[in-house]
Amino acid sequence: MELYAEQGFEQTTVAEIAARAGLTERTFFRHYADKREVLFYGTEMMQHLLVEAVAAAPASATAMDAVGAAFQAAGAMLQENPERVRLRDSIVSANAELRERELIKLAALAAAVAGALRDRGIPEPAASLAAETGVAVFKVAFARWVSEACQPDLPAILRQSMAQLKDVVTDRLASPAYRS
Amino acid sequence: MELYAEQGFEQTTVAEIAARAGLTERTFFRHYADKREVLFYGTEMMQHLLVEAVAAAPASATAMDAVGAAFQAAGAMLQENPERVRLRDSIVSANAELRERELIKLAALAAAVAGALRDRGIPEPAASLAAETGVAVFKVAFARWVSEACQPDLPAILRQSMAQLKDVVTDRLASPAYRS
DNA sequence: TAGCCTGATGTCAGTGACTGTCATCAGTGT
DNA sequence: ACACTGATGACAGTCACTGACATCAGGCTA
Repeated sequence: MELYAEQGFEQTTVAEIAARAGLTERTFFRHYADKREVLFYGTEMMQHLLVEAVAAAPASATAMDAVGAAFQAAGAMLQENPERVRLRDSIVSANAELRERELIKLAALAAAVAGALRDRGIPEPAASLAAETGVAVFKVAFARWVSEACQPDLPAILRQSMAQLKDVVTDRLASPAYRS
Repeated sequence: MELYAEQGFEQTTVAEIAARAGLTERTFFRHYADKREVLFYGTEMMQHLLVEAVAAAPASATAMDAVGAAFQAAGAMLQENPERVRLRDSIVSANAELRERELIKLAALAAAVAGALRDRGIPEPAASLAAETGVAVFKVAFARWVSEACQPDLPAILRQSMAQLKDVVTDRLASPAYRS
């Protein structure tokens, strides 16, 4: 991350990373599938967190309730290190290949959440719809959080975004009140 | 596409593609940014289609109405060549790099749709939420369409999925009726 | 018609990500 | 001591992708 932040992702060679870590290039590739993967180390944990949060939601919760609670938990986790998360985001956002990787990780999260919903008895089209929609809301909320200097809590923005989604979907015309 | 379908994406070298086309490897890269881009030639057209459909929606339409209409139009376009679309999808789905590229193309579509919504006067958080949600629904609907041998029209599945999304989001508990 | 310009292509050399293979070596248990 | 295992180094090789320069066909102008 140091090297990526200093000179950019493309400008950094694996040889440099390996040298900085006191290792061989070959060893780097034994630890990470490719040059990008270094930046996505935490994804597994995030996935576990989401799946467990969906499973832990009260039985009375609807699919979207469970999804909302799960992403709240994920948001709270990210909120713990705002600076680190923002630095990482600035690196990822600056490079197309990294953005691609980020998107497929998010898709994997959505698939995992959909699976967790199915385990709660939510039938299939609904489970995937809820999971994918949850990710969509998360993406928008995260972007706002980052662009607004993390002032409101990420969980707070997530709650707000979830409510806005409900309004947008239920034909209530989006009003200027939704700004910010 | 022939070569990718025959021997797989990874197993196909750019040299082979160039040879089959009677060109040089160098020339290939003058036409396509990279090896994957060949499979995403139609994305620009799709983007125009979506943007124009959003713009063409009646003034009375809500954000989600406009988004729904746009993806209906896109779905209708894909429905014209189901075999070709399915072949392409089987190639893309079989390879992680290609799936990544597909996802970033979808993200670009979402961004374009959000812009079109903003042009309609939809304020920002709502515009992005509607656009991203539209893409989410499209992804789920498309997956179902492909897995179900394209039996129901893609536009029909899209309509149905849109309605299901509404139910899922508005706290109506997803019932087994949503199966299929 | 000769000369010129432009755009597309070929040629070639080079970089860097990633892989397969084998040797080495430290630590661990017997 | 000795075998075994897992992690690492060393090295050669493939392939995607790039930059630089030469070539060449077609069209325009003097």
